[in-house]
Amino acid sequence: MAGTEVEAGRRLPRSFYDRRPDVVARDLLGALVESRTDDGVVRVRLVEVEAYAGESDAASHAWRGPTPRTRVMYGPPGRSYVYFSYGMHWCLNLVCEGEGRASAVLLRAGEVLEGVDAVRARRGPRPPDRRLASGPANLAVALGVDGAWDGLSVVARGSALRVLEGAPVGDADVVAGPRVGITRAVGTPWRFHVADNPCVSGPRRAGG
DNA sequence: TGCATGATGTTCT
DNA sequence: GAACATCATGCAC
Repeated sequence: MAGTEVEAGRRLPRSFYDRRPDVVARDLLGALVESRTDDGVVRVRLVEVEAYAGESDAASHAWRGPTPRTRVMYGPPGRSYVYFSYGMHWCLNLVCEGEGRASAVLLRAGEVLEGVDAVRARRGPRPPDRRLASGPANLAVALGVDGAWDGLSVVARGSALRVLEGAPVGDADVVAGPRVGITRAVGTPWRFHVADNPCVSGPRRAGG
């Protein structure tokens, strides 16, 4: 249920990210992403994510091999990969698996638990609360993340961007389905979201 | 409630 | 030069 009080757990360790991206993605549901900027602390509970496997995944930016843009994805796990989308939007990923494997998890939507004022300052007065961090570009804005945050460690002490353990989401509350906004590898069900959560962007059912 | 569309610029062919 | 891991708006129903 929305409004559940979630205690902030400890930072997720680097080993958490050193696994297959689909496993990391599913386990990130319910985790808390925290950013610190001049505007203050913003904390968001993840409710929607997508996994991208790298060179074996035709929908991944790294499908055709390393490029300057995708360099961070080939590095160690537990770092941010931030890219510029459609000439307007920034999107935030977390790098998975060991060096040489370009897998990552796209953070698509969350529920703002703390720092609503800071988020409103960035998003404006129009969106209702449930939409403040709904959609990958909106989530990035809510957290104050842009290209300058690319390659940042989320597992280092004192980082401006951290991921904290949250209340786990049980399998009964996880919906898996096709990823959003892609044209290749559309059959891979690597989008995961919390069932019946109003902050989820896009389709809310698995099959379609 | 749901779909079509314009805004806008980087990346890679 | 085409494609693109998006969003908000406007209009039809």
